[in-house]
Amino acid sequence: MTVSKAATDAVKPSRAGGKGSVESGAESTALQMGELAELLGYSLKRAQLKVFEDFLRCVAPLQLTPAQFSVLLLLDKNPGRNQTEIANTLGILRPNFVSMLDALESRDLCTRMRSTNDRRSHILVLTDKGRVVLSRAKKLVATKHEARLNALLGPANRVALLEMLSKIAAEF
Amino acid sequence: MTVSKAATDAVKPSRAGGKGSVESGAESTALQMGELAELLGYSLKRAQLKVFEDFLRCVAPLQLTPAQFSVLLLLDKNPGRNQTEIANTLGILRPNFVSMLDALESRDLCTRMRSTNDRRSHILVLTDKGRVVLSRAKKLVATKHEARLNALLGPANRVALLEMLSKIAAEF
DNA sequence: CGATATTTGATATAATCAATAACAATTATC
DNA sequence: GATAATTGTTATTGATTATATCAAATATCG
Repeated sequence: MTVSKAATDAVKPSRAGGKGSVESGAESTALQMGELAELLGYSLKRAQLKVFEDFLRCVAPLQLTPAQFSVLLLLDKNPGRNQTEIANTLGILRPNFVSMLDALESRDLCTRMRSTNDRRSHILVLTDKGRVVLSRAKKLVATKHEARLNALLGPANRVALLEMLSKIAAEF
Repeated sequence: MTVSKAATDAVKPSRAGGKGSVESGAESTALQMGELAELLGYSLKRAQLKVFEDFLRCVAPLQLTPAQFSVLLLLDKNPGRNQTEIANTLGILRPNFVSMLDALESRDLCTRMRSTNDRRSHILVLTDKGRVVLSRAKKLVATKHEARLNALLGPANRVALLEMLSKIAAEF
């Protein structure tokens, strides 16, 4: 018998929390989050899901995921790079990056070009369409997505938040 | 022809960034992150992965994932709840929660008990072992995991970060 | 009361994401 | 020139997330 005493007791009505909670009918009381509210990782994950969700909504007209958007951004700012370099800086494993690129290339947003230096590697290039889509995506992200975060947190807090997250991502 | 002019040009040595970068040998320069550094969702995701990684390291002796830890925490703070209630407050879908519980129960960390009120539902109960493991896990999390975050950010910043993340998770 | 609808836990299954091993072609190293 | 390392790729696995469906039990409502 490893089950605790309380556990072995007939699990009766006790419903909402041990302390005198007034239960009128069927609606159960909100659960106590306890130390969960203090767990940074928990809030981090919850917030991340919400933010990605909103990103998808805002950029839905262009059918871009956060990961795809980040690839297009990197390609634009870093011409002449190959798959390994782009994948590495995004934390994407090379094998998984292949199908990502296939998808982007099939939509004519970027192109793989064999390098003349190293015929093993593919230089990644944004197409004209890719540049247009990226430009539109940036606008949507700025005016809808980040704007909403700004409204919720205030500009100063948003910057402070970003700095702390970057610090964690870089130094933790 | 949808490929841009620059793209159609022979993709020559150009390697690291367009601007006069001094390339001595094989080592390529760090990529420009561009607007990526301003994207909250990006840093959020990166930070979240780092934090979870550290959590796993710190709690490795107890073999608990963040999700499992959150379940144990909730069970401890909310006795008498059933699977649906616990799963819902954690954002876990009921079907996926079944195997999670199977794992915890097989390790004798918690138990499903048929409710006497509603014989459909399983009241979830922490076992004694579950309580011990949870207690140890809390200690590890506090003294190793959260302590490290405190050291990196400073206590005040850590609290500020937590508040903003909770706000996003709740109101965004 | 009794027919119908809803809820609960569970199963099966699909889709996505992440991770490892291995391979051919190419390049680097010694 | 033989060997090692790199690049893109395929195959495969595991983990996570999601939907549909089911039997048992309960709730609802005529």
